[in-house]
Amino acid sequence: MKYHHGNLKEELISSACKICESSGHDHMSLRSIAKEASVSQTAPYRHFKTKECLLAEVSKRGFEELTERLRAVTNKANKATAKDRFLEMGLAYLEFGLEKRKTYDLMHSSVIDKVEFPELLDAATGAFEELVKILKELFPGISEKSLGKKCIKFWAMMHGLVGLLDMKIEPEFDTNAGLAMSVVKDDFRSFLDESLDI
Amino acid sequence: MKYHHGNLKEELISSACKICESSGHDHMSLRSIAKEASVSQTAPYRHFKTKECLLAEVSKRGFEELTERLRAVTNKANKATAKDRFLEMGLAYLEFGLEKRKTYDLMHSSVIDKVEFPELLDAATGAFEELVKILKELFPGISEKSLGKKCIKFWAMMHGLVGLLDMKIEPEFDTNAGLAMSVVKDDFRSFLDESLDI
DNA sequence: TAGTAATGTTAACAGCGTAAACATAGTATA
DNA sequence: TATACTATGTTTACGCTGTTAACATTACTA
Repeated sequence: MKYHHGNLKEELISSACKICESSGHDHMSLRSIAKEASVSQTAPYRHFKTKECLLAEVSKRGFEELTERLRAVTNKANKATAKDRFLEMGLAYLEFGLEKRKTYDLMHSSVIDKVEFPELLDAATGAFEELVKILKELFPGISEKSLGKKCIKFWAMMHGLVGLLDMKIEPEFDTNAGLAMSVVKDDFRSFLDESLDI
Repeated sequence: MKYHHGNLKEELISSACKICESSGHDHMSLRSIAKEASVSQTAPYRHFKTKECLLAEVSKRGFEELTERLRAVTNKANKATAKDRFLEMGLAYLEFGLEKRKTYDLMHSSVIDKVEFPELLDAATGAFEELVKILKELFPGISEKSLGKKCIKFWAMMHGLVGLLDMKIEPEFDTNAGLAMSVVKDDFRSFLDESLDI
């Protein structure tokens, strides 16, 4: 058993990512993470000033993974039309949000004060920019103002859907109407197509 | 100093609402709330089985206030066109989300397992139904399926905007383009008008 | 090789949610 | 009215938490 771990910071972060996704960030303790790395309970303090700093790192990785997934769609430029890629990007966003629901929660939660972690904002902006890219392709020569509106519209819709699809709020439509959510879930692609005046 | 408080449950809830909105639900302790009510630190346990139960109550009140605000718009039937009321409802939703940001966070956070608090889902559904009402007015005779889609589209957009407007993510548009968020903020009404194919 | 910085440990603190045992007050029943 | 019961409060205690301070070990650098 050597005194120095050698790669503790990295291991703490990846442990934190795992625990965050499995149990939720509010059920994650520094001590349990330290224990998982077979290290004393205060060892993390050599690498993170506070617990919040570790959570910020987890959140950042979340945004980075989201960015990667979106970029993978952007990069298919030769294989699909701009519109197809646009729809796919919507799907990719939604999939990330629902697959990594708890991490997604952390990324958008107020436990981390984003003002104190500018690198977090950078990471989030990175994801946003993939979206900007594809909309620019779809609308060559579009004014910056219109582009901005379309971006926000798209992102707000995606972010909102992640929340709603998870919440399972079912309004009382007529009994024979089926559920609003399932309408969307069944064919998200066409829903998205109809929803945005692309 | 009398032994029995008389109205403790209600006072605990309203204290919790205040603390939640000022400090955020994650910085709210049962003990501090008890202290604020000049009562022993375990007294709340006579009224709430766990802390989560108290938080659920706070969340429920949030949904109820949101519902009231939306209903206030719905009820203006004589004074404004359906479309005007629709736009106002969007504004009302957004205002609530931004004014009561921390409470809004709790309402959509995963710390409360909504499956265990069906009355919370009911409260949320109440708000949703105000939205359904106004869309039904706007589209008399619309199919339930189309109505469902429009509802979700509207709500997702609103929910997403609350998150985005608060996050202040600013993509790198051309330098002379101004900021995407301010574009929306400056004239939210026309943004909403353009965004939803009403 | 000596000194210093980086990275680990141990011990201790106050604050937290919660449970158990007990105290008091209000209410229903005989 | 006296008595039992229930609701609602307190005290004490437990284990867990984030965090700090003091100390130990290793790695790096002059």
